[in-house]
Amino acid sequence: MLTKAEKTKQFILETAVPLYNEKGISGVHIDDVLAATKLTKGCLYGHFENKEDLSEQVIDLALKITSDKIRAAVYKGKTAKGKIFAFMDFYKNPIDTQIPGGCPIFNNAVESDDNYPVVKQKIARILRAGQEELTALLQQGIASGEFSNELDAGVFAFKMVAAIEGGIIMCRVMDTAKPMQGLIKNLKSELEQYSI
Amino acid sequence: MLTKAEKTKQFILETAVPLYNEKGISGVHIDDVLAATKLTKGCLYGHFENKEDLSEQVIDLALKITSDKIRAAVYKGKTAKGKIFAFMDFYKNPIDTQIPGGCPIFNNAVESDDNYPVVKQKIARILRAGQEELTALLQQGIASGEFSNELDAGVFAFKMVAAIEGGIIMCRVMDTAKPMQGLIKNLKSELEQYSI
DNA sequence: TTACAAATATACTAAAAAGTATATTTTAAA
DNA sequence: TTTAAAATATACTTTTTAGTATATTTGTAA
Repeated sequence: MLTKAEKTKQFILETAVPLYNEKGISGVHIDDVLAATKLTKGCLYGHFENKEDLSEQVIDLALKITSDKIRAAVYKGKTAKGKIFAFMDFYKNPIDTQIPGGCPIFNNAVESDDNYPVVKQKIARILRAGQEELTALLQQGIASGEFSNELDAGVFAFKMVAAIEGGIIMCRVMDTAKPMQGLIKNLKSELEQYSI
Repeated sequence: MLTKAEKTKQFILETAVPLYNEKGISGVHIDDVLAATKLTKGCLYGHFENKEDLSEQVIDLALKITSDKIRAAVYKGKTAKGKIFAFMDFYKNPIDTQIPGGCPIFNNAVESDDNYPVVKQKIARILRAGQEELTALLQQGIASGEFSNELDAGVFAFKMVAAIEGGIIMCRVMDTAKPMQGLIKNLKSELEQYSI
């Protein structure tokens, strides 16, 4: 069982996740977190050394939540194609995202690349791992005869993630989920072309 | 001829453009701009009402610089396909971007969508206009017989921009331009499939 | 139930960031 | 050249944000 302190710390982190995802590291202030949690400074600083410590743990949690959900979604697919389609479908709704504020991977990518090297490396690791897993999945599909070997697994994995994540950002700014539907449909039919 | 004040103001804006593009609105402080320009507060506040005023004008300039360069690049293409290829080639190097720090359209998209409604609407307008122009260009290509009418112009325009911009962000975080080359080559060959 | 340690709240200080009043310098028209 | 207005610099104040010292409350093992 969790102690009171562990519960409080977890509560702070979970409450701060959407704040950070919407406002970014530079945009979130300790007072924002205090207001959202209705806790006080003494309490917060009892659980975190300083803002940097808090930020890092909040981002770690946001990334973990996202990774876990993607993995769970993909896992439901039976075949390679099913899993890739499940991955795409995970991003169907770019307006109401799993964590409010869009995809934390890309949000943090944009903010961190010139400013927060530690966060940048976390994101780089996640993106590289994601690319490897998706590429391997597509290659398994080729090996098992599901896809033609004309399919360039690495290129498709990159294109798919880039297009979906870029699409989320565009849809969010333009306040419409419509283009995302067209994009996913198109990416699926692109992959269908390589189906045997 | 520009007056001294006009030159100074322009100098401040131009110096601040890369700062804002790298650090974001929330990440840039007035002192950063003063340090970069070697000017003083009295001078800066003689040209801008406050930080919000400065930020807005800096972002306007960054967006204008980017739009102008894209337009100039696309203009050089002779045919519809040539123009679209020129658009893609414009984004060849995601590490050393035209303005240091990546693409200001997407950087500002990510930061503004939950926090800066005025900036968000500026970006929305630019993205919508861009989509309309690219779609129209592809449709002209269809009308003129350059492309098959199997090509869904709107979907391809969205997919292309989303993939390229998403790809820039991924490449920047992963510190490699490689995947971008593969992506652009792939998008070109995708369009080639519709070439007659 | 008590007492003591852990958790949290209160009330502060310190630092950073924004903004301003005024002095000084520079520009350019007379 | 002179001089008045414009531009810029200096030296401040204010506000915001981060962080801390200490008091109070709460949970739990004895």
